[in-house]
Amino acid sequence: MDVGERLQAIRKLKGLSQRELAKRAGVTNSTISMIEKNSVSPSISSLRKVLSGIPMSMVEFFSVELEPESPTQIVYKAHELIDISDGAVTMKLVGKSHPSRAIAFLNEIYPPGADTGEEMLTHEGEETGIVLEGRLELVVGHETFLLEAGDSYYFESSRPHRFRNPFDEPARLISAATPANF
Amino acid sequence: MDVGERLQAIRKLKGLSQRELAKRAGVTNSTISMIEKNSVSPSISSLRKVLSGIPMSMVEFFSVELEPESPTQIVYKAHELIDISDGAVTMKLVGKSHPSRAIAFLNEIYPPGADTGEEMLTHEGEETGIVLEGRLELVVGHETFLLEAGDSYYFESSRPHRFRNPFDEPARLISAATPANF
DNA sequence: CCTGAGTGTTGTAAATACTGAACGCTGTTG
DNA sequence: CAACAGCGTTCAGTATTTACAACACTCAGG
Repeated sequence: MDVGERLQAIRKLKGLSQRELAKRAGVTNSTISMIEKNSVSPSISSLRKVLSGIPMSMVEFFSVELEPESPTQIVYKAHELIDISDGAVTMKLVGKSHPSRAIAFLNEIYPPGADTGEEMLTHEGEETGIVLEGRLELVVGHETFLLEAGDSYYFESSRPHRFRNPFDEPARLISAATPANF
Repeated sequence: MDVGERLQAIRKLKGLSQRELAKRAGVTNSTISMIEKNSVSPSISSLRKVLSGIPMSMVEFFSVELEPESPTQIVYKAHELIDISDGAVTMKLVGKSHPSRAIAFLNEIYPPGADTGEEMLTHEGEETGIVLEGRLELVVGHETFLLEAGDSYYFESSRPHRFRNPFDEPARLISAATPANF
């Protein structure tokens, strides 16, 4: 990932010159020049200063999609879903070839005993889903929930969470998460 | 925004010591120490090196939510889903009470003859979904697709689109769209 | 109590990033 | 053409960050 290229692209998109951005940001134009040429790797504090002149947050800076793209597949037959299974859990992702996918939309099957692991998951974003068949145990923070067919959930992915199927029948789940981390 | 504090919080969440993380990241433990104490502002390249030992992306690092939270409903029984049906199409939304919902996650039923209308839909964002039962016709731009049970789709919502069920049996669909426009 | 392995902190020397003042270039104005 | 104002680049010196090595501390066995 090329910080210099990103900065230059964003700066030009905003119609700023190096000197103009430098002045707004409170750094020198040479700093901008060197960052854009990747002849230095700026410190967090100076990159933040630079971005404040745009203005733009760190998150935005690193998540901006630079180059738009190509014609992509729209409909996926069941067998075309990409399999990103993890351990016992079967997970199939819709929209594999989609550039800059914003949603991770998954068809998941938890066989009896399947578990996302004793260590709780935490990551950015939000996630939601609905159980189609079977039953599933969901732990979020200190709360434990029993999900039955037809039940759904929605929570911030930053809250520690875990999915588990302690029952005898497989559980089938359709889920969506954003941003797409896969 | 406090880089040191974030790093420390994340590192501890992952159960890593400064030395352990340093080794994985290919930096020295003193670097980690000083970053966490905010006695330095690391360069982008070195912060990225550090994060690679977790592993975690820049975007994740800067967007992680450090302090939880508010008590909001997490699990929804089937009858608790909010009904936002539009015409003949039944749509039930997961996560009604969620603050700042990023995903519109819907359980939709298209009875025979149901149609989103002759005028094509266009709006910002992306949408995806999977057909569980029945068959459905999807038009995106100038292309028409036949979706059968198990088939899924993913496209930019800015492309004109339309859903229609010209068949004899109801079609059931789970869909996700972002941003959540409901 | 001592030892060894773990933790985080700190001093110094080497490496890297930043500033300030040049430079060469282009386009505009008188 | 000359003068000017803008552009991005480069260089030398200064400021900051990093590695390496030592330090103090805690905890678990022997």
